[in-house]
Amino acid sequence: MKFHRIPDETVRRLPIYLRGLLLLAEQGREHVSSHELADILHIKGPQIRKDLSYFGEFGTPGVGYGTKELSDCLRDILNLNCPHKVALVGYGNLGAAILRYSGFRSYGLKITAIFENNPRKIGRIVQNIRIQDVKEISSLKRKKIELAILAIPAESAREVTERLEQAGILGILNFAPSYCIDARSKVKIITIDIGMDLARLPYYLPIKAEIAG
Amino acid sequence: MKFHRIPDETVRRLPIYLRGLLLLAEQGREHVSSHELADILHIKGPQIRKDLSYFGEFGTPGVGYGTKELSDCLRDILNLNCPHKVALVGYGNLGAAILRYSGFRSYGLKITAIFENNPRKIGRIVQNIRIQDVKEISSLKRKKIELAILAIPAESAREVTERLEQAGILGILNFAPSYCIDARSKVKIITIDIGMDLARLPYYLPIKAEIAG
DNA sequence: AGTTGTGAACTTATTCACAGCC
DNA sequence: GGCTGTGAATAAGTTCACAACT
Repeated sequence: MKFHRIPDETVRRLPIYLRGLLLLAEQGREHVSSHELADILHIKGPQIRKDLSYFGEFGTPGVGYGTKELSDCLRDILNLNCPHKVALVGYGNLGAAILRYSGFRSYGLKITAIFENNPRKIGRIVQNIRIQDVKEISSLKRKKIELAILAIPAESAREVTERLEQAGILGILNFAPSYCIDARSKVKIITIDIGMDLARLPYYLPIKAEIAG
Repeated sequence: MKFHRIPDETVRRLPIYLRGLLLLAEQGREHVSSHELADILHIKGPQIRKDLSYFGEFGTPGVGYGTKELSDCLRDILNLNCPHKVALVGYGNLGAAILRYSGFRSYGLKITAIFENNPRKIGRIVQNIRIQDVKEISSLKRKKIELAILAIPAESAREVTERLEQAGILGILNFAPSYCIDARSKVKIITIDIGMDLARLPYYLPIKAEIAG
């Protein structure tokens, strides 16, 4: 295993591998080949092997990968072995949906703080968490929370991001449009832009209007 | 303008350009250069020019692009000029959040049908739409609805996708894990996997556990 | 026989540099 | 002077093919 810069796309796939392996391990499977994992996840076998090869040698020729062993290694690589507290900023429809979404938990990610602008929501307690004023974001520093989910309207995204950086947040999952965020930021920001994803779907519809050349 | 296969990444960026231009047009701007648009959207200028060049020549040297003209062209290219009806499948927390999300509307996309499994929700009326049983998905064919948003648990995703295909749906925005979906499908499927995106964020935290080689 | 790990070939995407136009 | 459109150069990512291992 020589040193290589690790492609972003590889990192993007690692959690997918992890989920597949956890699923298999749950079903009692002890080993899996790259080819079988490929079938399950709709990712090609050589791709999986190459991705893993950037981090080490985890398999046994002729046998495959130990489901338990490899998922442990992936958790190490992804830094998911220690549990992470996550702050949720914005408790509108989307924020509330995210709070109730259980998909994070198996990766050791837990929302433990919520912030809102709306005075009518501040002070309410949801899932045992007291909704705080966004002005109290600076308290995250004390609480050693490093990750945040941004589920707020475009207008306030820039200001809140700056507050989060001030408060020592190091990673943000952002649901606001990406142009709202300061590009010079040191913080790792992953943006999910639901509107943009839906807006490009009609492009692929078979009957398409021709565009004048 | 020679013929080129259009990169997927280019198509992914088109809606971003469109949004930027609509924003500028709203502010009364008549023209914009690729460089200025680049600054706003955090996408490089030459990238924007090349992306657009796959579809035609939309700008004026020395002047830039007409905000109104180019946004019209992009709407044509993306097939967003005629309004599209969208079916929402799954009215849980996420489904409800998506229904209330207004970001689609400016692109002519409107949710006009909702389907659910849960008998307690079927029959309820939300935003003037009557929630129907998923068994009635076949009715979409009559209604000429071609797009769907899938906001349901992993377990039922495969079955529902098959139903949607039967009903003539041609594009799906999918919030279930991608392995749940039949890879051989003819339908264009764009998957948003919130859990996986959050799970890769800790990888980028500066203090990382070393992995044994 | 079956499978991994990986260099090399290939494909896809981005960036540069500049001719040509306003 | 300022800007677009684009071929050529570069970079990034994927796939292949196969030696090495169990």
